[in-house]
Amino acid sequence: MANEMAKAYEARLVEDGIYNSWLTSGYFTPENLPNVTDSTEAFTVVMPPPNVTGVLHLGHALENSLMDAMARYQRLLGKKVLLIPGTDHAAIATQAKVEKKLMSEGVKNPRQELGRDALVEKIREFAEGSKATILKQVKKLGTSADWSRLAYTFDDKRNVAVNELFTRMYSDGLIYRGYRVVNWSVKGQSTCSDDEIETIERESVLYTFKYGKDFPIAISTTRPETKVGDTAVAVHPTDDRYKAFIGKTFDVEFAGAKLSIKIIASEDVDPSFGTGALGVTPAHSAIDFGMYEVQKAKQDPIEITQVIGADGKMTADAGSVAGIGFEAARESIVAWLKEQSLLEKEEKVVQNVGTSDRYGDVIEAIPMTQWWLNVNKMIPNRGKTLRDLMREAVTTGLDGKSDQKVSITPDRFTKLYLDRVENLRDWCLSRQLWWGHRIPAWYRGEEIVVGPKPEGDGWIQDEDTLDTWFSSGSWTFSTLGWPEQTTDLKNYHPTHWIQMGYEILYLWLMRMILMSTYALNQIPFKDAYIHGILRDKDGKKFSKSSGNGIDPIEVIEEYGCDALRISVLSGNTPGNDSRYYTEKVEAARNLVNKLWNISRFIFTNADGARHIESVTPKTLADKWILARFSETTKKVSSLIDRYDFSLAIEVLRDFTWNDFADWYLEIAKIEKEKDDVLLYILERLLILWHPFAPFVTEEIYKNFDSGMIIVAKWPAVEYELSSEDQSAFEQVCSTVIAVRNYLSEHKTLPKDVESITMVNAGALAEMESIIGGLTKVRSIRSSNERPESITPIVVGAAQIFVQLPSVDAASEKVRIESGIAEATKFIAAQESKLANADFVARAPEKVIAGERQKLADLQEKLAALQKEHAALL
RNA sequence: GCGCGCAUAGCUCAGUUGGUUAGAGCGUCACAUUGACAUUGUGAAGGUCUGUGGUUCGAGUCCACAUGCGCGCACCA
Repeated sequence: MANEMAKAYEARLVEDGIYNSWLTSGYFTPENLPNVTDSTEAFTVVMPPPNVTGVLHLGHALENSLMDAMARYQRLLGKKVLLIPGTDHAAIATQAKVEKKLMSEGVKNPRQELGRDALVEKIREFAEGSKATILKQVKKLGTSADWSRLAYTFDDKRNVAVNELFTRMYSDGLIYRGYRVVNWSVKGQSTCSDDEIETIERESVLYTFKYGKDFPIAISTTRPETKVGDTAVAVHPTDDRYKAFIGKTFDVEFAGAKLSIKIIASEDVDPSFGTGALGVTPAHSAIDFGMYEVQKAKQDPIEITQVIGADGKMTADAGSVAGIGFEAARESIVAWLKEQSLLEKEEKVVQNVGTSDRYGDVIEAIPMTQWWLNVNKMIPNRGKTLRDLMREAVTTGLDGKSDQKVSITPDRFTKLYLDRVENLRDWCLSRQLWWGHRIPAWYRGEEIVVGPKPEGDGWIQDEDTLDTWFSSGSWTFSTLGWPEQTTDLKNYHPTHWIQMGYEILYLWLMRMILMSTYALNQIPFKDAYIHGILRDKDGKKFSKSSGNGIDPIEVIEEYGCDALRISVLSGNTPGNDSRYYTEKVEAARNLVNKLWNISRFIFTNADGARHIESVTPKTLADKWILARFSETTKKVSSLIDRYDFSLAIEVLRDFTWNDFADWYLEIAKIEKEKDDVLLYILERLLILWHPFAPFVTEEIYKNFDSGMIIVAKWPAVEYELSSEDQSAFEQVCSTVIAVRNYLSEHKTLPKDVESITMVNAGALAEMESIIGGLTKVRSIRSSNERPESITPIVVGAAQIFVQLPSVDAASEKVRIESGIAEATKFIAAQESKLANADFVARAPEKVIAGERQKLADLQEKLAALQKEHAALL
């Protein structure tokens, strides 16, 4: 068995086989886990469903590493772990992607040329292809997801949930149909929500002009073409320049359009900006539309005139520019203003404009009748609004219940979330797209019915589909069978933990909280871990356009999945971006291989592996390593408990490579008969590594014949080290290091050393053979008599005499003197610290005692060095 | 404009509640090596923790201000 282990770990030869063995075991399904009962604590994680717009990238490798590490850790703790896998139909993103693809293949206008059914079919084909690839990739990443519960945001079950949710919200009066200004993408021919807009900076011209020669007030705008739709001018109510005009209406012919402009007062107008007067275009600005509604409420209405159409062209009401594109219209209007000498000023400004994050074009504000979700309306029988629910969920907990509180890591995102909640506007739900859940609304003449198709003839379903986040918002419970009252829902919801990138905090996290608190009166998850973006080595985002994309599957093929997982998790802290480096993956691969070779060595020596239930330490080194292992177990547990994956890996690496391999395994070669201790630690160390390196640990674990590591038991903390033993072992280590250092300084190989004599060795005396073995010096003894004419190394109270073939007395003097100088410096620092009366009076006893001990040790060392110095002279 | 984050070794980053002479990985330099591992071992060099003030017995850590970089939200008049 032992000699079957290859010299190096070759991930690609074993990973697929291991994943299949997990699938066969059934352990990804929580009900199949050994020893679970109804009362076993559950731990649920939903996978943020990857979009079926394409294949997985490195960011997904980070996501899967995070959530799978968490799931595997919880499983090892004995919990009933459910990780729900799935994919997202990503309505607008996928349709945009397929349309683009079709257009590149020569289909000029896919919607027109193919029609609804054929286009949807094309998108479905594409989506199914991506989905299959994605699911394969998720498996390659080692994700321990329950495939029997695989979900898709656009499958039949999720459609039932979406329709039910929409219908309930409608009958609760939260969803309404309303005529309002929407965000419109001309290119996508659809609305989008406030969250789907990306603002970009661009240069623009701010024009200041008057509507007509007799018009008393000048206004400024960057969008002259919309001014044919102006119906008012707003001024600040206290502005003395314009006060007198408030309430008056001026009729003016502006570029062929007959405008009726009412002067209104609004607190929102900044008197110091431009002319202090604002041309109000209710149809093409959300702010102006707000003024329109305020005026309506005040019973002092202003008109609304739509001058830009959904096709991006000026409407028939646009006067002389009717029918032309808005960009041409702008030029035309500016030319007209110049001709009429109405233009007073032109200045270059930098402005931020919103663009569609999927189609890339500038978003137009256009008034339309759409479906909206009202966040400010009282929910019947709840006495709260959706906004209230979203706020409660992260502050007091729902209805003040602390077990219904979402906590966000890192905490700073809570504040961002809350700011957004307070500024939330009604959510536009309807999209003029074809790929997505069709809105469950039915029309017959004036009648509207929401829900399943009504009885009778002549009902026509709404053409529009739902914002994709409507379905992903219900992900935590739609995947568990809602709206049916399933046992899954009872057992696994609220889910326990979720991870996501900060870029979808508003889009997804917020909506999951909204949906779950509304539909179930439960939070969707208890803990949300927010991670940053994985960037390339130069700190740039991975993207197709920059051509810096890296296929995680290729990395896995070359370095192994475990190496990839470790490399993306180490150095990654909550909420912060991190960089991906090939060197980092190599280092992780080396680490994985180290684990492999440690095992190979132990198995070879122990003649195979066996489970060791408990072990009694025989030597100081045994006591030390067992205690170090216990300490490591404790640390790793608490680090994962607080989502510090990076540090957990560092602690594990440090123990594995430094303590276990470099010290203890080397000692084991000297002390011998350590099979039990080695096997005891190795088996458990593999378990600690399993969440991060599932494949290699499972592969090595096979040797133990203890079943599969995926369902092993997280190690208990069993050993401690007395402080005497601790310092004794530390002294051994410092002695070894000091000797190695000494040899290195004297450019001498250990084999050329005659002997080492330790004088005043104390506890070191018993460790002779270890010190000799670790320094590889062939002869070592402790003695009360110091050898003649050798200057020793001083380690604590002990003097170590290393017999070299030849020694340069002058350099020995320099060595001792620099030692004295260093000790003197630190003693001075210690003394001045302890001489500070305030320090002694106010610092805690423990700190002061520590400082005193430090000083005593230094003084001891200095005395010894000075003695040697005197002897030299 | 409002808000947030980051600034620590050549590079990439750690650094729980303020308490040893500030750490790791990679890289660099020197040395070693036929017994688990060159995907290795040993040793070393390398930092006034962005700056200035403050709080404190004590600050990389807390506070204020400044500088640089990144991001979010508004304002799209």
